Amino acid sequence: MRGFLAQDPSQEPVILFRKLVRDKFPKPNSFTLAFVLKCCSILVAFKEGRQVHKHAIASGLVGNTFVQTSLLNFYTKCEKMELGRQVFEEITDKSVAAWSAVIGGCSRVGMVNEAMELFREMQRTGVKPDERTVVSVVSACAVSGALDLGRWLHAFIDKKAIKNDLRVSTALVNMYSKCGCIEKAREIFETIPFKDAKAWTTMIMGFAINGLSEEALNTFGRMAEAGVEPNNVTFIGVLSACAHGGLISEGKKCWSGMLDSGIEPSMEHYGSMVDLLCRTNQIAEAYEFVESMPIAPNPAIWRIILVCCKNNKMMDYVEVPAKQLLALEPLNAENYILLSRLYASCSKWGKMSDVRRQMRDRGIKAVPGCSAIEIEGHMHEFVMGKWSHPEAKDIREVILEVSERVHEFGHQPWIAAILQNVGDAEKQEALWEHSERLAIAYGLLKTKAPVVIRVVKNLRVCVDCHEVTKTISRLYDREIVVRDRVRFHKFVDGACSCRDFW
DNA sequence: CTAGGGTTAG
Repeated sequence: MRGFLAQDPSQEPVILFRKLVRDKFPKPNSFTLAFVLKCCSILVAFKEGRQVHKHAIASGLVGNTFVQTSLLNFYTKCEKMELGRQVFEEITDKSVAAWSAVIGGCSRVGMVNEAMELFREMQRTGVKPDERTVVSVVSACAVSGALDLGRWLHAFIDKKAIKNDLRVSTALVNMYSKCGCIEKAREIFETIPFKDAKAWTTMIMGFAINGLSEEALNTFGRMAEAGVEPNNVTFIGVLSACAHGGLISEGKKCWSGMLDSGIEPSMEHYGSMVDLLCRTNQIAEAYEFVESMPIAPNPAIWRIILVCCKNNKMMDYVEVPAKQLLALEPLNAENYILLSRLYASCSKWGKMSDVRRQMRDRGIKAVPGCSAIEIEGHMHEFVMGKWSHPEAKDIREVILEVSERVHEFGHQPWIAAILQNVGDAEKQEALWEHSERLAIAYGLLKTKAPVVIRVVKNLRVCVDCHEVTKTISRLYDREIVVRDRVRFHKFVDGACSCRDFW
């Protein structure tokens, strides 16, 4: 089993374990279980791992510390946090590995407050974090965009003399990039003496999501000069940098370079390429590219095509993608909303109401927009239209004041962004309940200039929020950084770093 | 003789 684990991921250890159990001889010991559980976590084989857990209970091996940590890691890799926590609570003498595993689990599913709390509790109980622990907790900050916590951890690493090895540095580069501090990310990156493919890729990704496409390409060039082989993920970074920057010929060059180096394009690569063609409005070529793909396009690719049709108010390439999309994902609200807006943009009102009716009949509810802001080391979440925050009353007052000033300034609300069947006044009000505005209002309430207001959002920003945020940055003389699902927007003095291209 | 936790993804 150990031999198979040292090679590419495979089912073999699980198959061997089954045979061992069937033969009833020899009896598996804690080493055996650790190996087979490792295999289950790599494969995310939930059912198989559960069987092993049962076996561990029956054989009494469940009390072994290695078996426990292996089980814990297995559940967190399957994103079964409740089951993982159960195993964790049962461990009497929690090792640094156990703490790291549970913190890493929280981090992967974006539970940053929980990850931080566990990190503090770990130290309270006298267990010293090591490199692997801090990588997990720094990564939690990256996922959620918690810059202050990330900075605190960076200082902690320096102070506690935790070895700033390649992986710790890479995690810090990633954290600063994902928090919009690209210069800090670059600074740390440059101090890494021997950069591996992951470090290079992380830096390239960082430049890409921060809108520095040329820097991403430069870094890719330096990586080649350094003789580090790019991998499939590197190309996702480079291609998405080209897409965000509208760098069409560079993107095509990267694509053929990738094929030359023998990397087989995955769905993500095709997606980036379609994105690149669509952002530069080459819809015909994009559609042709999709038709030539050797694998069946996934919903994300069809959505890119349809967004492009919507932006160009064009019906020529809608039929097949629309049909495919609803066939592949009949329960995803995002698809119905996109199609409805697309038909509206082309004034196909009949088709628009068809889609809306379909959505209603199937009882599909839209995923609400959700934005978070970090205040005093805690992430505060805001959901569109929800006023459940303890300080909701104060936030509402800020919103009222801001909306008045923004409208006085001459802002025309983009009510086309609202689909509901309500009057224009209600539509305007609904816009002011968009989650990022609640988060920004909370930032205005709790912080003062020159503190940057940093917001992380689960969806993309809408046109109206983008305009309003530009205006707020000027009227209130505040720098506002919004990380949306795909990239950063840095608003300073009435303008955005994306130059209105996102 | 062999075992547990780590970073990148449209």
